Amino acid sequence: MNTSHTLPAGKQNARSKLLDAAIVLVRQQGFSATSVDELCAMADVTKGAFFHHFASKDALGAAAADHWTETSSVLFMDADYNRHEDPLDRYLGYLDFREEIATGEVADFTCYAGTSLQECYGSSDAIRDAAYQSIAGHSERLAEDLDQAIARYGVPEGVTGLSLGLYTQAALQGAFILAKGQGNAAPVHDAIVHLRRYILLLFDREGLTQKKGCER
Amino acid sequence: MNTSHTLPAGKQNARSKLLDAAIVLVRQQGFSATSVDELCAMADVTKGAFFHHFASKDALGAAAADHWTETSSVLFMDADYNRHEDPLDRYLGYLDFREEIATGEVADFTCYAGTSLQECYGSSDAIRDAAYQSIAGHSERLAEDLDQAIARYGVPEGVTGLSLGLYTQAALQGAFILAKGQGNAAPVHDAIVHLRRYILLLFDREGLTQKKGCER
DNA sequence: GACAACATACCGACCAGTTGGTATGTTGTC
DNA sequence: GACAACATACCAACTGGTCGGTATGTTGTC
Repeated sequence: MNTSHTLPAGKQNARSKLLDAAIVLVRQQGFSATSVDELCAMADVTKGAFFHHFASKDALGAAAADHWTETSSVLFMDADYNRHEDPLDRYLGYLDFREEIATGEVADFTCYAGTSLQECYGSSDAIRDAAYQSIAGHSERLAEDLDQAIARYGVPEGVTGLSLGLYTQAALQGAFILAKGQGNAAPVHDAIVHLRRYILLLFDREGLTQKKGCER
Repeated sequence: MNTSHTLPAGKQNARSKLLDAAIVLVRQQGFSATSVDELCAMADVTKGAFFHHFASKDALGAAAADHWTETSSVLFMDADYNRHEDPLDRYLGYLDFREEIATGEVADFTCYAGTSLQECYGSSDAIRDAAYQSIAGHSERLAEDLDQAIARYGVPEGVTGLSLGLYTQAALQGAFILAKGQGNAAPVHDAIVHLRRYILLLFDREGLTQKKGCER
């Protein structure tokens, strides 16, 4: 990673402005439908600057996936739910948090990684790998809490933290697609209700009807 | 050229060849990345034929979503699992069937509707509506079995057949995205294992460790 | 001969990427 | 600390090719 060079430190440089623009535009329009000119216009940089920082449009798409990984990593790392002592509470708090941030415009709460992975998996290895790594890495951090919860409370044979983490991401990514069809976040909230209920049933917790679950 | 002597409804005309080509190419490359020329080449028709049958590329995308709805509707309607007397068995059979057909190349088992909905929701109302209707309609038919199962066996407060049907589709659509990242169908199989376990727990059936569940 | 179902030829807009350049650091040497 | 040598960051103009779409011609069928 060569992100931190010699920047004036006060202003945002062309590279990071382009990455931010990519996150916004690709979530709105998709990767192919977003032109380099459009990206430059939103970032307020020239085309020359674009190709100075990125070898190709694909290279920007992959770099933006890494950028997405970093920013969302910070977002979730700093969130309050991590302060729960109980690992199961941390997972349930994660679901609550995801529900909270799923508001407003669809393009503002959907996932850059999921969108570009869906669209570019066949045409760009770099984008596919970076986007999948974003989702897989996120699942792995979820899996840590889930494995601790499994160790503490037990769970039916064959259930692993990583499998549950990936399944959680799958349900959320699919809910984002439904949200795009409906034009609102309702499918995301519905999916999280089901995910929460699944986890509570799996861990044999009967907080079934309450929304927050596990308040101890 | 080919068998265009017999147009009257019996042979494959340009329109349906283009629809078939769209299903294949859009699943491989996405909608924007697939050009009209490419579609015509695969369908072995000319550009004039394309714009004779479709007012625009978007119109083809929407028509292909309807075409997808029809073909997949037939696929699932004719499948054996519908012959189960028990509605819960029909749902579980549906999951088994989805697992069975998730093999081979990723582009061959993923969903045209989910792919184009994810990509085109912001740029084409016609594609968005047709693609969402494809998924929502499929969920509604699932919901019929689930509502019957709920009526027969009961389920925790607030759980509806439609909500479960949509959640099932969300989990599958998300699993398709993960499959595109991994390059194989493993995430689809994993997601179905979790879906099956959720349903069995929800309906208080302890067929937890068996794969098929509910064999009666 | 009317009409649907194509085919051919072509258009202007837009596309990703290139070019040749400037302005502003940074670094090593004396 | 002066200065050459080099590196980085960015710019405006341009290019060759591709895009979705159109205008018009041809052909088989009723």
